[in-house]
Amino acid sequence: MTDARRTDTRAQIREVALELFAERGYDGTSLREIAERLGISKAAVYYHYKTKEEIVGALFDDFLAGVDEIVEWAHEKGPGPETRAEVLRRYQDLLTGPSAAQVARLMQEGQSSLRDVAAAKDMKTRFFAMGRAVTAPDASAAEQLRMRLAVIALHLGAFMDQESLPVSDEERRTAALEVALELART
Amino acid sequence: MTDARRTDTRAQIREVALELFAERGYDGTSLREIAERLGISKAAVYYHYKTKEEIVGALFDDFLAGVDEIVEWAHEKGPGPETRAEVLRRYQDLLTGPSAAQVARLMQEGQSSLRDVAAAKDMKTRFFAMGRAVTAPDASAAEQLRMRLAVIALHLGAFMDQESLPVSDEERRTAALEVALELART
DNA sequence: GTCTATAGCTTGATAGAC
DNA sequence: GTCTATCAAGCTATAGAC
Repeated sequence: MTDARRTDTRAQIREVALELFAERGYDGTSLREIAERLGISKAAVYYHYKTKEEIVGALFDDFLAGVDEIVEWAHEKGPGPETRAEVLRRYQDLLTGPSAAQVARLMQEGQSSLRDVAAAKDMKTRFFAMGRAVTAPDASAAEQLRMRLAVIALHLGAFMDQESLPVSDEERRTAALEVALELART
Repeated sequence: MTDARRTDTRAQIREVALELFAERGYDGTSLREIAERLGISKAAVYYHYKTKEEIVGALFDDFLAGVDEIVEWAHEKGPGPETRAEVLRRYQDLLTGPSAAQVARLMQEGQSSLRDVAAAKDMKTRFFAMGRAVTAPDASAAEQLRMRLAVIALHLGAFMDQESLPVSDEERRTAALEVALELART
């Protein structure tokens, strides 16, 4: 196959953009930086994506579809502790995907800089839906908060850095799931 | 007292800046917006604060001092579940201060946009210190993660919006402390 | 202490050649 | 598909009048 080296620019743009967005934030990353790191010009980037927002939108899309699957499953199963536990396990699987951890990082700390990015609003909606699907309609504030924290626990397990929690990636993920499941028990 | 209306510009700048930073992020807020909302010029803002970073630094200072007090107390007491619980109670008290919740919001989602703001690094250091002070040196990853999540729980209790958790402010704070203390128990 | 004016730079995005 | 050149708009920050 002559196209072993076939990594088209479009994909490379997404790759580099995600890396920079996760690291320096959406606002903190310019198209110039993305282009520079790829050794192409800004205009070349604009050939592949009409706007900066379209890039981040593309980044969210796969992840969004994954969350949707989980929410759908949860809806069929109905609320309860077992549903919560299984949702969290599946969500951690989703986070284990190649670039999902970086997407999670971008989401987690980007509520302000992504405030007028349409895809980010969609994401927020999905997480609401996930919360509602796994807790009873009359759930207490503490119950709802626990589920939300469980999700954050998994996020931290996925992207927290060595400095903040000096253990192996594997160990960190395991601990995150453990704590998340504790939170989902009640 | 003729100076009942004495709220000097410097303080007003801090007030408005915090409001906007918390709402739209640090990068997402320009000095023009701050000046405009105060009915003064950008140059007037620069008279009071040399740089934008100095403003956010001033915002962090009071809060930082509050955290320092807590860390110092925790250090004297030594690690353990009771220390963790009391630290969290004191931290929530700190968060109940007039503008502390907004500072917390700014910190929470600003790791990327504040990446080269010196005061933010100081803050991160303090939170590390707090974690180390309340958990044993050989604490498991899960234990460390629980303490970190407990702090986040209090943050969410302080600034989460009505839409995300539709209960009263009082109820939300109470629930947050409840969950935080659960996390600190083990 | 606040203003106007402006320097100097970066940004997101476009036009048009190759 | 990528380039150079350019745009208008926005930014932080400064100079100097009042």
